Amino acid sequence: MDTRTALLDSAERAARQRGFDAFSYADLARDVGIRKASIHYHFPLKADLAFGLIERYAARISERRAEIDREHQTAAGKLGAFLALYREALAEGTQLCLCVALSAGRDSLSPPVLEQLAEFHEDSAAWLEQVFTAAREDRSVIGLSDPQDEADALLALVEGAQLVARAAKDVTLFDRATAACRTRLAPTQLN
Amino acid sequence: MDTRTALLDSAERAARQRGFDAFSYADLARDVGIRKASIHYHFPLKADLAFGLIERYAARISERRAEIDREHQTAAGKLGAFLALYREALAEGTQLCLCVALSAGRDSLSPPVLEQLAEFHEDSAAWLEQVFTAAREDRSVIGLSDPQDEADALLALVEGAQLVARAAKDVTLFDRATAACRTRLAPTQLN
DNA sequence: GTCTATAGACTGATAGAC
DNA sequence: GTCTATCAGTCTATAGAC
Repeated sequence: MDTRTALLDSAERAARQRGFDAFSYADLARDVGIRKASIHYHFPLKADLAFGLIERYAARISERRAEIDREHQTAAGKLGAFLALYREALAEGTQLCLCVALSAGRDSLSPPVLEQLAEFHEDSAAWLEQVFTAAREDRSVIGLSDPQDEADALLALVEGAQLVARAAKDVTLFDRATAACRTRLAPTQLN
Repeated sequence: MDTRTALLDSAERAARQRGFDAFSYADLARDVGIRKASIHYHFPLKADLAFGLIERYAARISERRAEIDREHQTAAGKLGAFLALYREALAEGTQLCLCVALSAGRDSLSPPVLEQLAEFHEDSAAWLEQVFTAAREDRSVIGLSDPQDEADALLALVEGAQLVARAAKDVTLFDRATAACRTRLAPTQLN
């Protein structure tokens, strides 16, 4: 595999497990099997690494959302898949999604990275709002309120659920925290 | 004021704004107006400082919950006050509550601190579960599902809402994320 | 592209005077 | 209790050989 990709993979794992500031080039070097000075060839500054991380992540998730749109017709189906995406990112309760991980330690991030992070967040919220708006039509979600409020609430819920589940090292906390939400989705559209 | 208290105040502010690992004894010393070596007299290890922080915080919040129980009779009133507590902790979108802040960087915390943090979280969940159970009787909250699920969901929601609101430096995101939740509370009991 | 070697800054923590 | 002085360890980042 490409060294750059190996570095991104290792850095993403570390950032999601322990935080972006909690791993060093020394950790990365050990993990990938090169010397730490060599990392600077691929990512001169650690800020470049952060940017590479969020850039790749945003592209990946954007693709996943398109996939969900293709595979699910109803709003309930899409929301179920969205929840599954965040649940899946938790692994066995050891990792946050990159977005939550970077948001948590945002004080040390460079402006371009913060910008990308904000943009990613807005994209997620906009997509969800659109899904909730569609839910008004297809009636696949019960108890609907304002689509924008619903979108912000669901995003906060999954991010918070990841946080508490990892804190307790217990994935089932994520499931309990999202249980009431899932019962609002029309049962035939859960997958 | 007591030096120890001044140190705890400064450390709490820093931890909630930037994370526990993102401030140093040097920062604290500058802020409080003593030399950094002197801090070690009050908190020999930084782990001792973390413990002092969470200990004081747990006691404070426990007292606040008792206050809420005294001042509000209905479940809806208590939940509204609970939401206000987390909203208030956000300040102007610059600070997380200490619980979220420490949870986010939990990898560097000592076992005793992790234990206290877990205990605090369980206490919060237990209190909420009790309130949601009471809501079944007084019917002040609409659309109730399982009390434990509701408790876990609300805790995840407020923690996630804090995270996204601070990330965007926009307190109103917290309000939007919790709007749908607030409409479930009987309107006469909002305060 | 990867290496050795090193710079320069900062970290938490300690010893010992006052 | 607070100070000065210092330690050993870490961090990101750079210079320059191969």
